[in-house]
This record gives sequence, C-alpha cells and structure tokens, in this order.
Amino acid sequence: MTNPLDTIFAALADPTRRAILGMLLEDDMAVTDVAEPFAMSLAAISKHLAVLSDAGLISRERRGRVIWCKLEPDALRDASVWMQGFGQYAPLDLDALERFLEHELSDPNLPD
Amino acid sequence: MTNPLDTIFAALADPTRRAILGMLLEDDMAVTDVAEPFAMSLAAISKHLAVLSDAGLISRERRGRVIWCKLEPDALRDASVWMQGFGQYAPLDLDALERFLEHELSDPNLPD
DNA sequence: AGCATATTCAACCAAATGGTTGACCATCCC
DNA sequence: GGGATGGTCAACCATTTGGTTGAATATGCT
Repeated sequence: MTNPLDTIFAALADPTRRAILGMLLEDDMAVTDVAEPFAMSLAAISKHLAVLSDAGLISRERRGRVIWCKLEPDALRDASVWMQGFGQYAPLDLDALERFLEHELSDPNLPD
Repeated sequence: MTNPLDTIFAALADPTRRAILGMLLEDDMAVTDVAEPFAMSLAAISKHLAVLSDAGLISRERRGRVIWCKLEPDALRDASVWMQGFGQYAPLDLDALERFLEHELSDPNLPD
C-alpha cells in the first residue's frame, strides 16, 4: 500500500546510507567492510543495510559466513524518472555530476 | 552541517509532499487551494509546505493575505544529478517518464 | 569439540516526524 | 471597528528513526 518511492527516497535521505551506496558503486562488499570506515556500531550499519535492502537499492547474498552487499541501481531509476517530471534541466549533466561525485562520494560522512 | 541532499530526499519521501509537488507542477497555488484535496488539516499541509520550502523545492510568496506556492525545480537537479552517478540506465527515458506521470502525478495520494 | 569471525536480534533510548486541536496574527471588506 | 478569510504557531500525541549494548545465531578453522 505504501508507494515504493516513499521507501526509496527515505533510504536516500540519510548521509550514511548514501555513503554506503557510493562505496558499493565501486565494488561489492561484505557487511564488516562496509562498516569499517564509519564511527558507529556494526549493528547500526546492519540496520542501514536493511533499510537499503528494503528499498531495493541493494541486495544481500550470504556466501559462507560473510554476506555480500551489491548495488541494485534499478531501484534508483524509478526515483530518477519520477524526478525528471519536474525538470526543465538537462537530464544528463556530466559536469555537474562530476562536481557532485567529488563532493558527495569521495567526501562522504566518513570519520577522519 | 547537514547535507542539502538529506533535506531534499527526506522531503521527497512523503507521498503527500510529492503529490503537492505534482500539483504545483501545473501552476502556482495558494496554501488553502493546495490543502483542499487532502483529507488532513490546513495546519498539516502548512507543515508539509514548510518542509518543502526548507528543502528548497518550493518558494512561498505572500501577496495580500494569500501565500502563493511555487515549484523550484532547481533543487531537484542536485538530487537528480547525484542519482545519475548510479545509473547504468538511460537517463532520459521518456516512455517510462510518461508511465510514471500517469501513475504518480495524475493519481497522487489524494482522497476520493 | 571448541574457539574465533560475521552478522543479526532484542531491548532500550533520545530525537525527529506527521498528525491533531485551539489560539493567534494579518488582511480584506462592509 | 468588526467580522470573515488565509495561514501560522504552540502544545500535545503516537509512531518512526537512528543509535546504543548485550545476547544469540551461523559459519569456518584447527
């Protein structure tokens, strides 16, 4: 009954979760490795991963005793398409993208 | 200190607020008129508009005793650009856009 | 079997969210 | 001035959120 976009946008509203997505953009990761750079408990990261998973933004696959997290960019397409309804802007602005990736993905809310 | 994307995505996570954005896409509206189709108090809508305004997604201008709400699509560009970093998908899919506009904007979470 | 590693679960907590109602300003009109 | 209209403010409430800690579960290693 709740719209998938509710869940997707809510998942994206947290800087820790966006940082996680940025990390997974480079490669699949185990939960422990995802948690490593953050200044919070493993359980907290596990919850964040559950939120991302519920939103369909990532998938988790157990292999042995480690659970591998994988980015699922398809879920973002829905949200992106929805937002394009409001755009008088160029939908593919690579320069702006690059600036944002620097500010967002290479400078996530990670501890020093 | 908090990232603008936090606020923008959080604002988009609520179906009422997305419906409001969809309404404002057609034309600027007074607060009372925005509230009219929803089954909740004017004060609640006023709060939603404040959230959207804080996120930069709309602006409000008082003219006489009525406050006009106006869509500010620029704020969405930032979020859209951020999301494009995750896309192996076509960033401008007009067919999908059209389908979404039908499901989302012409069928928002409005009461019957 | 026994221990270490990987991850989640459960209970708890503080703060934020989304709604309500009633009082309060501001503006227009007579 | 006085009344109706447009909107916000303040206090309150229930639920959700984002974090904690400690216990539990599952797998791998020797």
